Amino acid sequence: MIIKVKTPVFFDLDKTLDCGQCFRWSKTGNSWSGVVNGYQAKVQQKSDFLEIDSDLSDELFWIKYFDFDSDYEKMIENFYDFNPILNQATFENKGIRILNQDYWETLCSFIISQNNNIPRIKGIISNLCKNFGKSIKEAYSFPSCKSISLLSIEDLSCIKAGFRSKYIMDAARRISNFEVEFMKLKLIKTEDAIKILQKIKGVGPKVASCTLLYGFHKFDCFPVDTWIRKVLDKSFSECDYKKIGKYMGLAQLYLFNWSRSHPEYF
DNA sequence: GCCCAGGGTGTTT
DNA sequence: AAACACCATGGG
Repeated sequence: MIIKVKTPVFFDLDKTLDCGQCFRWSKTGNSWSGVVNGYQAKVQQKSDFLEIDSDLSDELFWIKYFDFDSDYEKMIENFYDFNPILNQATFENKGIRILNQDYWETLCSFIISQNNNIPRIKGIISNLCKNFGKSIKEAYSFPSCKSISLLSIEDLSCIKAGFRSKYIMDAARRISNFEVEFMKLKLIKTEDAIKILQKIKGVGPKVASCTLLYGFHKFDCFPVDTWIRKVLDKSFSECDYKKIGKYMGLAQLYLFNWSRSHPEYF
């Protein structure tokens, strides 16, 4: 079933799906294919709307998924005056929306992301879905936390995640037995949520922050990875980024993409 | 062959 | 608390 969803003024589908926040979308021709909440979807950006071909045909779901209801102009209003680099990063990347992705998929994805590169992260996640997800038409769903928790580490060797496999298992087990109260994280302060997530082996401040920012929509997280580290070292005084305010996570995503697209600066 | 990738853990100073 | 080796794997 094909539906049309009206898009906000500043929205760039290409940037949104290729900015490092998600790993299961791929572009062929003009359209993006992916799997969201167990449903296949093909999405194309038109003049002022998205054309979405999916069995998941609830318009409100997609408005939420692409975060079209949030007021990005208000969130970024102080980005332009903060710092010349953030100014440029915002100007070039303001078409990005922070998606509302599945909590568990986001946590797993960013556990896999550690000390890894984006093409390989996508490959490992693809292996995980092919081997342990449910078959849906020509694709596979993301395996549930429960189903992973019932596996052994040897079972996961086929996904080629290396040393990260034991971290995925630890996350699945601690969440399944409620040692980590995953669903509560949405309701509590970011600072506390980061501490709880770090009870999982292989989850440190960066993976926890990415999970909360890209999964739980906590915009006051500011994950510091190798790319952001370079930006901070060159263009910010230490911890200055905290003054950006409660939407600093959005600034972080702009800066991350700016640093990747401007190697000449470093 | 080497270096690095959206880091984190465990051990040693 | 700061520095360091180590972790698996594959792309550049």
